[in-house]
Amino acid sequence: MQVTERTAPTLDDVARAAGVSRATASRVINGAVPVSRPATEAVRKAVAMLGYRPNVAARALVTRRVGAVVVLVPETEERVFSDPFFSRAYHGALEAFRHTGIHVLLSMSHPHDGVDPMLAFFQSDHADGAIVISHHGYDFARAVANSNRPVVFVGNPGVPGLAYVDVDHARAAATATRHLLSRGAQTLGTVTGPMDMFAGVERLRGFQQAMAQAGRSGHLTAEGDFTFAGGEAAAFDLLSHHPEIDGLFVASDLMASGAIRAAERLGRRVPGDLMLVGFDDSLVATQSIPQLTTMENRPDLLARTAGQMLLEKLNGRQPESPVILPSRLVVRDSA
Amino acid sequence: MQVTERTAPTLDDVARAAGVSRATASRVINGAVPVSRPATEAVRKAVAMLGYRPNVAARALVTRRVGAVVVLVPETEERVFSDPFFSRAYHGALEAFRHTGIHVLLSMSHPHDGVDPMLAFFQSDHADGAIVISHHGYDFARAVANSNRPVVFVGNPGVPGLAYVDVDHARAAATATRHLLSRGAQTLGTVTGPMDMFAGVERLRGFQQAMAQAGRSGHLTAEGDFTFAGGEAAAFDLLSHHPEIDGLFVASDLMASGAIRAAERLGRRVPGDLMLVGFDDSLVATQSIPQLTTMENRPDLLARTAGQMLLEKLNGRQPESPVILPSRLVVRDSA
DNA sequence: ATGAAAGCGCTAACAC
DNA sequence: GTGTTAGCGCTTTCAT
Repeated sequence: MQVTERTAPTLDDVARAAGVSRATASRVINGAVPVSRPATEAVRKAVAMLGYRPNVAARALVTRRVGAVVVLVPETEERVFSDPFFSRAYHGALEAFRHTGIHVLLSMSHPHDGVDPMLAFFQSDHADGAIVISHHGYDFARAVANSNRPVVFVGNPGVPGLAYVDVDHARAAATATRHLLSRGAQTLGTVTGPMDMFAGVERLRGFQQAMAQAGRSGHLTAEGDFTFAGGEAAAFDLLSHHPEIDGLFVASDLMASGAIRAAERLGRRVPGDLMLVGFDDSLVATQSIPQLTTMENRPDLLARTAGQMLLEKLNGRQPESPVILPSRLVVRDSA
Repeated sequence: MQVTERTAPTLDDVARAAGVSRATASRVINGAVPVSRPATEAVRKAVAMLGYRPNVAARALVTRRVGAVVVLVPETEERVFSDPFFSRAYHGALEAFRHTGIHVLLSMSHPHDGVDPMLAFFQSDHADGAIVISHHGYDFARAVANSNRPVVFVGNPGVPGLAYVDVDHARAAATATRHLLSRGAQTLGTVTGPMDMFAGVERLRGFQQAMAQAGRSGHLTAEGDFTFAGGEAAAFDLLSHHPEIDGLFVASDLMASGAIRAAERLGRRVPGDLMLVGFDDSLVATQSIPQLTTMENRPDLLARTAGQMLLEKLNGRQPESPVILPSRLVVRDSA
């Protein structure tokens, strides 16, 4: 009674079974190079019979390709799982690599360990390239970019020379602002995102630009942090000090929904006493009461585009960068 | 002006720079084997100076270890991201591998492509082992188990011989049932999970067992599907036909919260007219009104335990299996 | 179109 | 404690 060796079949086994050389077997398996019909069929048959699977480590050693890319999200898994932005983005990344045979891994940071393990993973040749989805973290962006592997960012990483995809925050904010004006709002204010984030700064800039163009002043601002609570607090503050405000551009839907609560606490009705435009067109936009008029923001499209760019880079081409996606106004009930 | 070669430094470069052999350099880098102080320091210095990083492909080729495990979730990414069970489980898996130097990847299925890419990924040596989190899918369990790599399941996979971690569904259900009885409920019913799922069947069994032990009949049952809507429908049906029911064991919190709605529609108050015990102690348990009395279920613990078992397997040991975790009653307002 | 042979970067006997 | 050597399984020139 002999113990069956449980060693996986190698390319050598396949070649032998097919009666060809290892080189020919390799050619059949990888396509591309022309191989004669009989040889091709013999190899295919041998592969099927032996249940052969190429050893990716051996292959990677020579091709320097592992056949996988990674979506790096320098946020704790708790945030990644709770914020729909990331899941939608991951979905988009997946789309970009469908039918390419390239796996799309997902890596987020551990609450205690921070981003180091993510970096280590990426720098250790586990992936051929990365899509980084981050709203902040310049250091991380730099570190990732230094890996000498192709990387594309979703959202302006704030580091010159890096490829990225983003929406035109300023333009979108201006559109939102003009919508409020066209609806007859007399005094506009804005609840901004954090001023240390690109998106926060740009959305404010767009608001102020549109106001200036309309001959108005855009000085009524309060800084939020993109959370519900932060939005509520900022809006409450702004509206308390400036009860004359009848139109508010809020730089995210979540904050806008907090702003609705603030307005309620101050006895003001939306949109009757106060018109509101949010940003993101996320789920809360349709869940809040009233439903939010907002600027569309498509994380799936952003990530899909980033994926396509990454694919180009992997193929040795240099995609245009940055790619700036348009954002359209979605009119609902809040303005 | 010469172009700087951008080839990553190899172990050879390190060895040369340190004035030792490649083998010694390797020993220093991997620890374990004793190396003299001077040699150790020379190598460390060389590594730092050159920015050397081991090539995982080359290493994997000889060690047959890639330094990563994968959490396989045969559900669409949409479900994975929206159901807190999975995020909590992933968190637990991460915990198990902290400080081991082993990366924990996450792989879910694409809505269009199904589970094949996941399988392909795992079977192609991208990971040394897997934790499978699935509530169903015997075929998938079999396929994964056939990969000849260590695998541990979270939840009984229903295939004999496979290692898994689970809660004692029947025991927990019995505890829930006895709680209802001890609170004075006279006529008990249960809304079950799907009968093609292990958890569904077992929780029903526990209910009936406890009823039998108390000399009661456990025939008042209605099958749900673990969703809110399914729970509401099943409860509505059961309560309409059997208005005498004053105690209900509902096999998941989500369904229990649906059952509350059903009770409301029938003009019955919880817990006044109807006592309710759920299962999972998930977020909805505290969000529903009234808050749910429920059986604890800890996906993070399940996955962490599975991770520890996987780690043992990777180290050549055979962990006890199955591991059945206890579940305790969490008393809140619904019973 | 095909085979022989070199070598990717690393670890693990094995000798000393 | 250290160096030498032999591969791990694969792709890829280079001949033919």
